[in-house]
Amino acid sequence: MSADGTTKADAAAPAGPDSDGAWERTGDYRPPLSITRPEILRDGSDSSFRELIWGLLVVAKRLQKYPEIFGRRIGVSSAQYMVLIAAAHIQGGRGIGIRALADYMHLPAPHITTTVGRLVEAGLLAKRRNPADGRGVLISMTSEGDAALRELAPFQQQINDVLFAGLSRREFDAFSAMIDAFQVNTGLALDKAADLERKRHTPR
Amino acid sequence: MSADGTTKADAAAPAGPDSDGAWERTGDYRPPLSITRPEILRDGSDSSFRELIWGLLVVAKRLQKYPEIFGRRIGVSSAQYMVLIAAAHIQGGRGIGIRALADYMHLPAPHITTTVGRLVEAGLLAKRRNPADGRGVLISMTSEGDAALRELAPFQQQINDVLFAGLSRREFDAFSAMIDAFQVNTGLALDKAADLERKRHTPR
DNA sequence: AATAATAGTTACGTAAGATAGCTATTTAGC
DNA sequence: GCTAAATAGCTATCTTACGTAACTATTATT
Repeated sequence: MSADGTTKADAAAPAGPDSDGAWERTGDYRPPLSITRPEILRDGSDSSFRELIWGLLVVAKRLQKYPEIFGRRIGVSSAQYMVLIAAAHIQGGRGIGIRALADYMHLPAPHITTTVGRLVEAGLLAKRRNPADGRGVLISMTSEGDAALRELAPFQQQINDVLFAGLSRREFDAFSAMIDAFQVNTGLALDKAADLERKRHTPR
Repeated sequence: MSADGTTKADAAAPAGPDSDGAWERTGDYRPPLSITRPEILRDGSDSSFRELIWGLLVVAKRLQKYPEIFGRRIGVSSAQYMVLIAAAHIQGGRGIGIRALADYMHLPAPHITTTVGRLVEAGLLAKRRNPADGRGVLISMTSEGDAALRELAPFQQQINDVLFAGLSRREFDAFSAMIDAFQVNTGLALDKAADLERKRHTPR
């Protein structure tokens, strides 16, 4: 492709006056509505919905930086950190299998295999054959892994304390309840999307 | 690495009895606390906090599937879809520059360049040199891009309606307010993290 | 004993997103 | 008016996440 500018410029909205400076919206191009529920629309506009979604996406992207930050502190990648703490919390007394870890994390099993492999190499996780089932393995923390989490804790606490600064217990509970409910809805909406896609691709 | 099982198995917690089946936690390994605020802790446990974070991460990962789903419907990737609707909403009357788009989306500018390039190739966006500043370009929707969004809208509306099913206007507003506040806190916590990392790496 | 199901692994492909270094244009200083 | 600095954008490259397909080894089923 050429970088010589001036591609076809058949914009849907007519070009306004050529004032420079800030890009304030001057009511020009309007995409179609993205939602129809009357409880959400205001004066026929979905802007409050879009702003909420945008905020959620910003929060979502930021949240996914924390594992990266915490992981870097102990010398592992974001995904490795997530697997490490997931294993730490559900390993129980004898360890946890790859499949169970994968289900818990909503990630494909091959990911867990390779990521656990790297954590074992790094000495933070231990892996042994499951004595009760020769097909399976049991993943568990090593003392090195435990030491890494303990070294990380003060750093993590300072950050998490900021993350929830100014929240009363009641507000925290309300927030938790809303996220729980929203988690259900995100699942239902994904199911709906899958339904609609299936119907589209198999119309007969 | 070898897949012959039985690596070093010096787990921090002693291995429990070898009962098979479900992996219920039997109070064995306990990672350190991840937060210290008394409003959040319950009986000295951070489990409610961790559960909220886990729920948020689940929601976050799911939310990032929607752009993928909507994009697939009109034949573009997840990132391309995001750039497309961002441009649609902030292009104004004459178009928007790469840098402004990048700032709005909290993404590095080179990404926008390449992604916009593909959308221009696909005919959904138009790109022309900014007549008021020869360094810059102006990105705007094409009629094809507009048609794609209009074709997408009914599908998207059905899904988004499910996403917010059962929510009253009041609840929607409360949710929005909470996310707004939390967005601020996630930013502050990231700043805090950057501070702490800086101090660690330049202790003098 | 033969077959199916399950746990895990390996290999491969796509795509997001970050960084470094570069060119072209505009603005600021002298 | 000329030089230096700032700005807009582009290209190239790298890391990593994450998904799929195909395979082996073990256990469960009939």
